[in-house]
Amino acid sequence: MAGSAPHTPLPTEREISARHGVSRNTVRQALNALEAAGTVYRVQGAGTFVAPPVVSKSLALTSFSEDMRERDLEPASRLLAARTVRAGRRIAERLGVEPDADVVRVSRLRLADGSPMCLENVHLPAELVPRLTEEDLSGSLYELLGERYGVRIRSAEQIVRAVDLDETESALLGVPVGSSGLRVERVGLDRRDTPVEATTTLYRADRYDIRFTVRRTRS
Amino acid sequence: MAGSAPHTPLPTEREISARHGVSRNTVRQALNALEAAGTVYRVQGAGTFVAPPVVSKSLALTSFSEDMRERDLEPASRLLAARTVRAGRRIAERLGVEPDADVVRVSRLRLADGSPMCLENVHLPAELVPRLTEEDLSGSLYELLGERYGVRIRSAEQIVRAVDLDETESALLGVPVGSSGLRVERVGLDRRDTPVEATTTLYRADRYDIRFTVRRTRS
DNA sequence: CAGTGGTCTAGACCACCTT
DNA sequence: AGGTGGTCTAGACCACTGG
Repeated sequence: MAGSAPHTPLPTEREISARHGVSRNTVRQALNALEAAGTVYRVQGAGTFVAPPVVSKSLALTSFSEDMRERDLEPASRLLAARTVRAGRRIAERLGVEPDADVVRVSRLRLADGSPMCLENVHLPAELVPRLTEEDLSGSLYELLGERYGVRIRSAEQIVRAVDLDETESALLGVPVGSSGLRVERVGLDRRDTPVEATTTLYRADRYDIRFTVRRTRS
Repeated sequence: MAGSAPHTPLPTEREISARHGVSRNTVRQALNALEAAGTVYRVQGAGTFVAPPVVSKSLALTSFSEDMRERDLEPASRLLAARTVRAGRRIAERLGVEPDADVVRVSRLRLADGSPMCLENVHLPAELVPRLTEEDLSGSLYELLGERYGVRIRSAEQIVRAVDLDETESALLGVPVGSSGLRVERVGLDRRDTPVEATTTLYRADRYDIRFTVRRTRS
């Protein structure tokens, strides 16, 4: 069951394998997944054990909506702007397109339980998402991209920084001028590791944190 | 070679397997590691390909010294304080000990290329590291823990927040009062997922960022 | 030293992409 | 339809833990 006491040993891999009529390799693959999820830990020569509860799962790529629901907050969205513009040098570099290429920019204020959580600025190559600005942009952009345009984001590179919010940002987020915020720059990649989305998100420092587990890589 | 053009296909798994006289499973395991490191990507039914260069590797647990060297900065350290104190409620909770248990606290100002990068506050259960305060604390604490006490940190849970620096913090870090900083709270775990270290690190926002790759978990 | 997880082999079938 | 990566089987040996 899910609620076993921490450090309780699981049956050995050979036992699970025999009892369920699957090969040991298959058992190992399943245990690998549980280990990556932080559910169990393994000690060579000793066994596999139930892991103590953790505050943070290993970091996965999630949409704002998924992220908020995991925090037991109700996500919502207010569209600020959606139009096609020239990419410019910085966005072009992140998306791997020419600086004078057209990109669609979608700016949204995102709310959690009715009050501001972050400012989100998404850039997409225009040729990838024709007539996106005419779509309903109040919900999940990732879902819209997948269902309407067949664009599926499989991984993302992120850069996290602390910043001082300017006047406009503070006003929109409803915090005092000069407050600090968490800025996340993301480049979303498709299954071929090609950039399809460049997003900058500015979170309120007083409402948001990032939690994750890191492991030592064996040399 | 390391420098093949992005999207160049690798030989098929069966071919690598045959050519090197190893089983296909072994080849797959090696490719899994390369994929996790962001060196290659795979498309089912199509092949394995050289991945485009990335700004960010997948996040691993590193010491300050390793982290700085990866950024081409020279790490250094100034010891501010090292003494044994009562854990207190918050530290006790993070370390999983009693609130009145003894913990060793080591405060250090950490420098990169000679100027302040972050303030680091490490807490360790006192019984785990007898006479730690008498050791040389100017270098890598992780190495000292491993070699002197046999304490090896294998993974860590981290919480990242943006904060406003107070007067003391600003002064030590050499930035204007009211500047924002990046606060990383870490709990280091041993191979049995037992807490052995609680560290709070306060980074200068103007010199530090966190970069990492995230992937979508298949449901 | 017995038993555990870690690695490897040789082979099979499935799911998916491409032509 | 043919070839790719994804998953699985059944069995072997190695590296490590712990009494």
